Amino acid sequence: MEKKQNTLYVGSLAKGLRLLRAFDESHTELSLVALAERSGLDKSAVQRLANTLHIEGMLDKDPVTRRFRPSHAWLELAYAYYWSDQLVGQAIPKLIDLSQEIGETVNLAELSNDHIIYVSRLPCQRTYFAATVIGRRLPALSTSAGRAIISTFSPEDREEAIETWPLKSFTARTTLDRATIRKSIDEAVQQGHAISSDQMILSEIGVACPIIGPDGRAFAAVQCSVSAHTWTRERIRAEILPRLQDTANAISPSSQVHRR
Amino acid sequence: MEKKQNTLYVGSLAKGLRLLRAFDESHTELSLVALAERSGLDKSAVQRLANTLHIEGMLDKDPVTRRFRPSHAWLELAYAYYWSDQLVGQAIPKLIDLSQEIGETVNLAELSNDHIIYVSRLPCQRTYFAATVIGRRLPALSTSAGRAIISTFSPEDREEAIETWPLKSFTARTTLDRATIRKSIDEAVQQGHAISSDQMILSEIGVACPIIGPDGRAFAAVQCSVSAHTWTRERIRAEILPRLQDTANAISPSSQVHRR
DNA sequence: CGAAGCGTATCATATAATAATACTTGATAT
DNA sequence: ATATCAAGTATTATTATATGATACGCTTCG
Repeated sequence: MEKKQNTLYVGSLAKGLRLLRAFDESHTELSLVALAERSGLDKSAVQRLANTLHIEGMLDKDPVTRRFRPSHAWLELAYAYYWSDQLVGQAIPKLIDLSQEIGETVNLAELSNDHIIYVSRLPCQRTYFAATVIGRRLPALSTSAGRAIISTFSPEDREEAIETWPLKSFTARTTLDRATIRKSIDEAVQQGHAISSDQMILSEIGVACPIIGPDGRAFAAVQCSVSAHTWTRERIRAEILPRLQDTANAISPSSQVHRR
Repeated sequence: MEKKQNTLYVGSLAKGLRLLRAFDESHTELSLVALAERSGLDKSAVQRLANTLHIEGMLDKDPVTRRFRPSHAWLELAYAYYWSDQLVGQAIPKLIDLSQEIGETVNLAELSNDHIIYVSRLPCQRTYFAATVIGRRLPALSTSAGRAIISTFSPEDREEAIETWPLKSFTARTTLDRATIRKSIDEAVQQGHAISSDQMILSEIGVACPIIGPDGRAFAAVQCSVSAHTWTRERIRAEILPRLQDTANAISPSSQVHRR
């Protein structure tokens, strides 16, 4: 077994967690050997660990296919998370109001290292499934929310983010050129909000305003996704942006103290 | 150490999970000793396990207070869960439509042993925070969704649920009398839907229609929560129920095959 | 019918987790 | 200032505990 830190690092626990993380959008049900492959552990280890997770209610096991699946406990963890995140409690009522006002999908995104993660989503019309699911993690540089957040950084941090944070192609038009992204973020610095198109899915436009912390630096953003078929950037700026901005400001009066 | 099952049960992993479960709505941030108390483990064990969880990104650690908190990884688990639950994918677009039509809060609840768990929530106006958070687990007998689900059971199973499933008081008016609950469920059997008032919070009315599986038994329900200040049961039946029912039916054509 | 793939069970071995103890730090009170 | 206490951190000897190789049995498929 690879030794990580010593003596205060419990390898078995870490291995169990790897099993949990083996599940994702394209691996929703895993057999014993599939788990072994995806986690890099041998069959015996997986047998014991998966069994433990099953007994403890963290994995459901299909009695006929013998395959494992995430259990409801995974949602209970999310429940606990929500109570621990002050920002969500602050934001939710305001996001609901916003979503009602503009009648479009509204999201709350938080910075998670060099990615953003959608923490709260209020879908207002049919979108693709992934856009309705909380917990989605995307490269910050490729999202309007991420760019809005980065735009509040000091010039040095901004530059570092632009140069080093990861990129990944999602659509044929996902921007992979860092110079183009820099331009987009520079605009966000000027205007206080970020707009992006076709990054995660085609014909989708995202607008985001940063939620600014007491130190002037954002760690979250309010974001709105609309269809390019019914909206232009001009109309978004005219009709959505003012309210989006108000909402973001209302969530982040610099008087409030946030952690994280 | 308490011995549970042997040889294919990894105790350290189970203990680590207990640490995760120590967090809930009223314990959002825990110090080392607080974790020890809540998990029943000794300080040394908690030290090692919590550290491992921290290193693996499952717990955030406040650098100044040294307290642990759920990390974003908890939301990523929820994300994986959603992809694994076929029902959610089926239901979401229909729930969005429903919520737009009736302009009230719509929920998807699944049966989880003798509880129900809110899997998907579309809040439409300000409600108390807990009502907007997914993953909330409530005694099935005390919720309209639970009662709607139980109403699809065979008479024997129904009776067993009514007699043995747990109850807990949430408001001064939470029904703790099983005879009253039986009456409510009997009505649901007749009418195909369940209505309840003041169970989780005062002045709240819940309506739910079961999502019926191919075997005629429900394992989930579409639920709608409204304020008793603006709605009466009659108006709910007239204006909300038909659409709620349609939605539940649309999600559960007996031709479809669901698991879980 | 045989082979392959997968889940399950068993077991000797030493690794890796344990729990007791002691040290460090920071806050509160005297 | 100094003492006291509680909480976090580090260390260590001990042995329980997790390990992974092996073998068995059940389906599935050609």
